[in-house]
Amino acid sequence: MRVFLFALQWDDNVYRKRRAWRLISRRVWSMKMSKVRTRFAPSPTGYMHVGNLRTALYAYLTAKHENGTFILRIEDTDQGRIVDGAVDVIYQTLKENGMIWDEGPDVGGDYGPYVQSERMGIFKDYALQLVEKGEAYYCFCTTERLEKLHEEQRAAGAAVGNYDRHCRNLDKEEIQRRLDAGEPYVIRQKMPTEGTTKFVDLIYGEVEVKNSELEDQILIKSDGMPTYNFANVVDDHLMGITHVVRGNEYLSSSPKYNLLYKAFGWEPPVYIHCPPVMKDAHTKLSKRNGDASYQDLVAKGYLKEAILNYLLLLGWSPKGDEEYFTLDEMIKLWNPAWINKSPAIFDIVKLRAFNATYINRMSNEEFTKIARPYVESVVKRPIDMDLLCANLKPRCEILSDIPERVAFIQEMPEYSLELYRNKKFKTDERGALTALEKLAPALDALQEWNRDAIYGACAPVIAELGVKAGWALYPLGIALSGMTATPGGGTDVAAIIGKELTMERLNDALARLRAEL
RNA sequence: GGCCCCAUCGUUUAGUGGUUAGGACACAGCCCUUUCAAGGCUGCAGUACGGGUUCGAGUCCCGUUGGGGUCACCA
Repeated sequence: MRVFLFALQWDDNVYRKRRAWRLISRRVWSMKMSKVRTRFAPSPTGYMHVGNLRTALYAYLTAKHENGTFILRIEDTDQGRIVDGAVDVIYQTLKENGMIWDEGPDVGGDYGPYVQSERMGIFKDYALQLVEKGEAYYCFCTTERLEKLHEEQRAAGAAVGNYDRHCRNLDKEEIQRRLDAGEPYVIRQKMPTEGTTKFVDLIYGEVEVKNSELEDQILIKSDGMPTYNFANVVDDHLMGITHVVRGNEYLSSSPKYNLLYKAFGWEPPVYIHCPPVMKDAHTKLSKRNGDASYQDLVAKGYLKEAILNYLLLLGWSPKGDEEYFTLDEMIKLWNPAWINKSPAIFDIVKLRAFNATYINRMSNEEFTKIARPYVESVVKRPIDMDLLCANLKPRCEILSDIPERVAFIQEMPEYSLELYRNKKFKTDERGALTALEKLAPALDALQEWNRDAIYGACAPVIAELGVKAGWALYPLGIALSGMTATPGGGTDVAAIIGKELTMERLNDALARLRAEL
């Protein structure tokens, strides 16, 4: 009953809209009230795609919203792509984002092993079971014959790749004879040839294909190893996965998966296919195209919380207008039925905005802690780090913005006197000269050197000149930084860089103005 | 090419037959102000197209167009 209730809560309205509600609820009913178990099954390639991370998040949330179990399974059977330390990247990424798995290679569990390469021995027996049930068969066709077949198909303009089911009805004696003779073989699934197969996806609803479209797919390769599709189904079943969360590139092969479950007599999982994360309208986001991975984004100064939060909303949306969530809030709110159907373009500009907000919401202390290394990478002088960081916080969107914003502290940049011209304050080089000439002695006389004291020293000068504060303080900022955008106003900059450097730069600026005007 | 899937502002999304089509980011402007920001307010901007069904369609149906995915002894 509980399961049924959460199904309603998840989907309620969506059911009707998709016209699949009956099927889904029947499916959920027949889950026998089992605890929700989801898995994230990445291959260890050495980095984490943002799309992968999002899939992991969705799988994690789907389990945790129901107090279920989140499982990590490493799919390391991709021959070419094994990278040292790659598994650690997966562990690290998941961990630092708080997505703690309940079962996995390192923590174990009752359904191990959780590394696919260690499971290779178990699949053939399952395939043989299918052969015995008449759901699969031995195929002795050679690669040469298949190639020839494909060539003929090409020549005839037909669909290439469809196996002609040559070995589908070999008689028992012949099979035994060829097996005994040690002929190499594969095991193929016996697909239905007529009718249709449908399955229900939680996101896409009912998906139906004609069985005539389905090939007698290979389950066990001639080296005795399972194909990915077969291993996946068996693993998911053996591990008790109730909800399969994966990319929608699997959508069109899901009927085949379902037929496999059916052939075994197993209960299929709830399918949750997620739309792809795109780089632009035409291409998927991928490391191969040089697109940023999660690691790259972190290295560029994006906060992991901001990345995760942004990813949550890329293809999923909650009911209200709130966009900022902690992981715990995500878990409470999560409803997989609210995942979108259409592809979403990864927008770095919006991520930057999220990042800026996350930075802005930090305490000054927290921010100073993470910003300090970026500051110190370019600034080697003694400065008021706390004041600098307090001013930097609302002014930087990503951490890697910091060096260019503070580089002027270490070394005055080349700058044009035109910077002193400002429409808003109705000032120019001459005005700047006037202001700075008055400001310099006032500052020089100052004993105490902090933001308030500095402003206190400037205020009488401003009053005396009868101008707006900015008229005098804007030029001060330019004189001290050579830039129009600085971490704080003129008095902030002075306080940050200290009296000695302030006076030095002020005098340099005065000398230059006098010389060039 | 066959098959599957998708389609609301530039981007991300809300929308479950009756809404002035809402939010966020971006952009523009204004306010505040000790530069630049941050913050506050306002504005700009969208239902791909064509047919139906209906008193009424962003919402349902069909088609067109556009896009994505998939068709291996890869995973």
